[in-house]
Amino acid sequence: MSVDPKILLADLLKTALKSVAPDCADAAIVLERPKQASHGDWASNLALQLAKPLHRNPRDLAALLLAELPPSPLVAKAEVAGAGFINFTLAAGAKTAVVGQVLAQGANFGRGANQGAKVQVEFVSANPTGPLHVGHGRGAAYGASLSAVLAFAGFDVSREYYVNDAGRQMDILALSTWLRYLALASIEVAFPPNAYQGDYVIDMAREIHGAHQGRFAKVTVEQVLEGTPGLPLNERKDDEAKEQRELHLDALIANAKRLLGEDYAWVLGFALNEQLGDGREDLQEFGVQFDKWFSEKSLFDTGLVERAVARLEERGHIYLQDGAKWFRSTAFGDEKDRVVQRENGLYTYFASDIAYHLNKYERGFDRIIDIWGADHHGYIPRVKGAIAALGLPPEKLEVALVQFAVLYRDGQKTSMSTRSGEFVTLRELRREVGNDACRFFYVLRKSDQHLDFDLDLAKSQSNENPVYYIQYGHARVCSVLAQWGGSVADLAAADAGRLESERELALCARLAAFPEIVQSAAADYAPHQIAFYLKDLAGEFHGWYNAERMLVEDEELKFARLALATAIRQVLASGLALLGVSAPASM
RNA sequence: CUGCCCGUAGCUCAAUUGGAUAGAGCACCGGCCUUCUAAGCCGGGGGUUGCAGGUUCGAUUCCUGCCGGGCAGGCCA
Repeated sequence: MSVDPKILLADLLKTALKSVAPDCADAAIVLERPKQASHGDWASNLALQLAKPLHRNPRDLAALLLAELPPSPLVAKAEVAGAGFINFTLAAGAKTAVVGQVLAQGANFGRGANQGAKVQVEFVSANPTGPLHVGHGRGAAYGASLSAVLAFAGFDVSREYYVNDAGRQMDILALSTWLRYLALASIEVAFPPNAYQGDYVIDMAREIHGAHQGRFAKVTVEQVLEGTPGLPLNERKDDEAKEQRELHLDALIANAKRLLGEDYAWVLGFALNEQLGDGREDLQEFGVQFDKWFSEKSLFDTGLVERAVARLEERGHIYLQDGAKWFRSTAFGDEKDRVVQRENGLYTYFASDIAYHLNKYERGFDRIIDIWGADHHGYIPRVKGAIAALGLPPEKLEVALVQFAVLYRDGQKTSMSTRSGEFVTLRELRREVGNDACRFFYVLRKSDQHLDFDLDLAKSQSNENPVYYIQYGHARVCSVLAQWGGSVADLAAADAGRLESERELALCARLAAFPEIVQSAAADYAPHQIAFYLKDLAGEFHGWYNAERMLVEDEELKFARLALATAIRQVLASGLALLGVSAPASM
């Protein structure tokens, strides 16, 4: 088993530090991989950090440290550079050892030691009121990749989807479906503009009309519209008109419940199952899986919502005003207090969310990660406030915000709205771009950055698409190995010491960095770091591939190069797997 | 109006969390296929990191103020 050079160097520096400045012996020793090759394999800014407290010139201090540095066979060179950096160049053998490690560990190379911490990642959690659109797609890709990275880094990860199966949106979906059904039965009621317009609602209505129409009692247009305030003209966009449309919708829902009786729950359940099933299938095809689908409705059924509010009440954080129950979130840093139970007795969405988070804490996770759309950022203080008010540690909850993905078609923004039905669905995007490119594109930038998704570029047989660049590297290694015809298992015996060129040593250093990248991506919740790493690794591989032949006469050298190529293939495959992208053997 | 996020090459984005000469891809220009896949490689041009100050050995990164863009401010979810 070889020594981790980073740990070794830190030890050497510590020893030197003890003798140069015993008072500062406990200073943190930071080692980083320099961007520039001429700066060696590892660099420390220790002298720069200590220059001030010790009142010494940083370069002199670095020279002193260097003089006291114990020798090591793994270090080929150590020198003072720049303002006072200490740069280390490793012996070639210390660099090439990674090849053997990768081959020995296979898919486990880069896997972090078990951290012994349970982490829950909740993501997507879209209302099951229609197909997933491209915005959900980004949350799905990010959440899935982040979960994979965390799991690989050594956490015990639980992936969860919160199903909003309670509340008004579900009623609107049920109503929309029923109205479409009535239209098929020649009962023509004007379809409200604020109901769900999408064709998928008509599809559900068709299915009901074809298979279940016998079960409903006959109704008339007058009965459906009874007591509704009527609809304002479509042109009117003022608040009053909007308000009236909502009232109209609520009246229709009330009528639907009355006229359908027990069948209302059946229609709602039918629509919910259809949409949830559709979303589940969509995500499955996208390579996104969940360990648990958590029902919002269950929070009410088990009385947890009441219990959560009662607990806040007991702790003195609830007051009554205008007939409603308010949570005093201003006492916890929110900008205003929030209603948890309305004047009409119904709990708000916020109330069930408090209950949901109480439940998360009761399940004993060490860390809870919520992935939300960036438009929810104002929601964070009240949720954290509620957690604190419940007497729970709010720092266990971390919210990762995902900015919206903006689609561009013909250089124009494409507008999205579930209700108007004009959105581009995730399924449509996947079909046009392909799952691999889709997953990769989504995580190619930091989650909190806006994502411009150029449809035309992504759709245009995508030579520009970086995912192919990485996959191509993987396929190339497969191709060479196939032509060689030998057994990969035999490569474990290769003498990696035969790798001597600058490109080969750089590739070894790149491979050795993979475990660090995994840890960094996990710590920062930034799977894009994996994507960028893979681009760099693939780039260096392609350069090497074009510069050198692997299948050379010299058997020993051939084995060494094939071993390196196989190690590269392994890390490319491992990294792509974390991103949910396939690693094809041929392209 | 208030709060949060963002501003880096023509375009889309990185930059090891305060490090050394700010890097990639696309686009543009010039080379490389009778030898392991040209979805590739090699070379070239391109920057006052929005502006102005401040903090220090050192700032794209931290602080302040402007300018510009996005989002949020429901007894909706």
